[in-house]
Amino acid sequence: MLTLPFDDPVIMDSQFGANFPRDCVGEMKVTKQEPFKKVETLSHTMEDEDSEKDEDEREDGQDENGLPRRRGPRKKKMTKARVDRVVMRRMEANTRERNRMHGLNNALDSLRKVVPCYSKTQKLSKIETLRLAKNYIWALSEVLSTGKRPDLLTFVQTLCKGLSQPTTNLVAGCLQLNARNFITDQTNGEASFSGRSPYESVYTTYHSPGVVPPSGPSVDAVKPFRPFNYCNSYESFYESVSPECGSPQFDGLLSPPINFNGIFSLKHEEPVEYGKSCHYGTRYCAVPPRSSISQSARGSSDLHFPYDIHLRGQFYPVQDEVNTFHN
DNA sequence: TAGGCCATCTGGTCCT
DNA sequence: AGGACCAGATGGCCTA
Repeated sequence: MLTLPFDDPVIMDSQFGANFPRDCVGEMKVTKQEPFKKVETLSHTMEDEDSEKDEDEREDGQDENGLPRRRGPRKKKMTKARVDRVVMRRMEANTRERNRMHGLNNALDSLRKVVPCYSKTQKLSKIETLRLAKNYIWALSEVLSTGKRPDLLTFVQTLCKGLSQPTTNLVAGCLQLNARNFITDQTNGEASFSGRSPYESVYTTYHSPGVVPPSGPSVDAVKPFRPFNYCNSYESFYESVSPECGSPQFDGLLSPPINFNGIFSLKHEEPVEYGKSCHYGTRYCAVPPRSSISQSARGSSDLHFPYDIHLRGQFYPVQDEVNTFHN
């Protein structure tokens, strides 16, 4: 790449050899605001060359910079038509590069809409989108490989690994956790937790099967959290009615009303149409068919799939609930 | 004002 | 030869 100073033709020549357009040395430092100015300068430079003595006609064995002329194929004469062609190709290449980057950005926008935290107003940066997507894939893979539902805290912690503090706050907010409970460990970039989560404070008797509850200060050691109100959080954050508010009030040992479907339902835009996008289903191809899941769930109380897992067109009821709400 | 993020231009490299 | 891809450079915009 061009990391060397352009105004040092000796270095540039030794580094880039015959491939580097020596005619352009001194004209290469252009700003974004003057692309066409540069093109004009290039044209003039080359036109001037045409009118001057051609390089091939030099008799002193040196080029225009006083350096020994290179061996190898001699440069073609830069005619006006040739210059115009070079300029045109450069402009076309710029257009292609712009379109390519736009395509890349569109793909990133698509990715932003399927990761757990999406907001039109507070868009994730490119790097944060990629990091969150990686963590999300990792978290879902863990769910599938273990067949167990992690507690929300673990899930969020996995999502927030390596993310910046603002993004961590955003993700935590999207997942209805109190962001103040997350302290980013600057040494390893992982979000650590201190204090009780609202999740835990409300559902103290709930433990994910096989998952050790997050360790933290004892119940007596901390001030009790204000009862976590999922609906209020949702409505204040998204200024719309929570899909959970229409449900009967949670009153006991059932699974918490927060399920990971909420991740998808907490978006400004319409949810992804999973049924139409079969490529999402392929992510779960390792999951046994629904019938076998039901059988194993009957035999083992460990296996719960509250997530919006679908198998190539097959939906689980909880996804239907979300779709019903959005429809 | 510094730093982060982004869009764009650009030349080099690889591949068809 | 030409297109795709990549990475460096640069300047604009925004925010803390």
